[in-house]
Amino acid sequence: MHVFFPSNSYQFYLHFRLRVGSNRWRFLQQSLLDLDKNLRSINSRLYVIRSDPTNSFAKIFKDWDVVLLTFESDIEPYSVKRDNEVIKIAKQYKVQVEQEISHTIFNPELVLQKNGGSPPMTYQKFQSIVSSLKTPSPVDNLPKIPSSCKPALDKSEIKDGSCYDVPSLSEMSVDEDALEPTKFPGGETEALRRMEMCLKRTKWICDFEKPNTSPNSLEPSTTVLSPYLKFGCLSSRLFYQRIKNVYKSGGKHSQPPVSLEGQLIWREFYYTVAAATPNFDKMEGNRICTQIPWSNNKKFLDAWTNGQTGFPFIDACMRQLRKEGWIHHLARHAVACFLTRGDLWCHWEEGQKVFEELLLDADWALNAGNWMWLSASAFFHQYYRVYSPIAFGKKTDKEGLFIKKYVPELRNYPSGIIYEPWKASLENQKKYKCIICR
DNA sequence: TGCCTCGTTGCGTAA
DNA sequence: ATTACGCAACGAGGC
Repeated sequence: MHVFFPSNSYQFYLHFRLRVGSNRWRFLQQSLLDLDKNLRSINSRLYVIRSDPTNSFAKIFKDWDVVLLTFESDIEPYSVKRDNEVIKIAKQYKVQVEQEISHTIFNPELVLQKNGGSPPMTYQKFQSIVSSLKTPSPVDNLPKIPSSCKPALDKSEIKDGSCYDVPSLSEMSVDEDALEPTKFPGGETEALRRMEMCLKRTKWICDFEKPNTSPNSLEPSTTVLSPYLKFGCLSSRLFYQRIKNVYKSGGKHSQPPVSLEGQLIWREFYYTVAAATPNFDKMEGNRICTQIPWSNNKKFLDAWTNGQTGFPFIDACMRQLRKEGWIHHLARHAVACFLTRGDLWCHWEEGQKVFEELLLDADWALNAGNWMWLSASAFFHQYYRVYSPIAFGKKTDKEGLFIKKYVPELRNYPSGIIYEPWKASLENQKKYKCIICR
């Protein structure tokens, strides 16, 4: 029997909540339901084991007569430790183990090797390394499992009486009623639908330049495929190949780092550096991270976390994040700069924790890497280039419609002053039905 | 994968 | 009528 544990993508342990907000639990649950549905269409199903890996594997190997265990390699220290423990158990039970690289386009270890053992620390350098590598193709669709190998699908067929169904949200202690309606449903089906929708817009794909997309449009100005890449609903290799195909048909197109292809390369870049850098998600003990005496101001951190800083653009971004689980990449830049080097001088690790909880696409390597970038701790060092919490949003939303949507108490403020409402006279503040306190 | 200032330009308006 | 002025839009360069 062949047991498939998608390790990187579907870590689900009831007792081990990590920093996962309700939105992401829901996204995961929807993704699992969709995976189960798709597996059933090829005569299989998903078995969700409600325990932690180190305790459950010994029992599974024995009870299920497992001979082969395959799983996707991961670089996150938590996962590496877990996988090594499972491999040890597999050896005890004489189960053959195969690890595959499939979460990233390139194998981080191979890139490191090509660069003489150390990670390329700039995007350009990284690009030149991977340009000499063969681009792995995505896997073909899985064939139907022959009926002779069909696993037990229904409860009645499962001998030990255990429940292997995808848990409901309430079983995962998620209060569904407290959540907003699903804006980005989890699962491969939705991922592919969304990708196809984006790929149809040939000109948009070819002209894509990340710095020219809007952080504060009312509907996302980018693909929002990141949550699907993170959870393995969408293969980075498939998306990469499909973008390249659009380039072939569309002629002239933008280039990395700003192009759409370039966005996927950024992901590869962070994965590779993260794989080779101990304590990548911390300042201390992290050899690439500038050591900065951040202050420990709980009041500032709480205000930022809850979208209560008093800067409407910053608060709108943070409230969108909490509500919907996604904000634009440049909005992440603005709020991260604001929390750290720009204004509040709070530790980037605190921001990292908040993003980890709230983002549907929270990804260990990308989250840490980008927080170091934005706090000017690594990769980027021009600390005096600061995003203005007032001017930055104005460039793409002069009217302040984004602010009115997510900070509705300011909806009566005129566009000329909505980015800095404290400039309104007290008389006008009363007229606009929102008094600004200091 | 900035912001700010300043200089230039072009347009509308009013004396 | 011609001209002076204000202002917005834009781009370059310094920080």
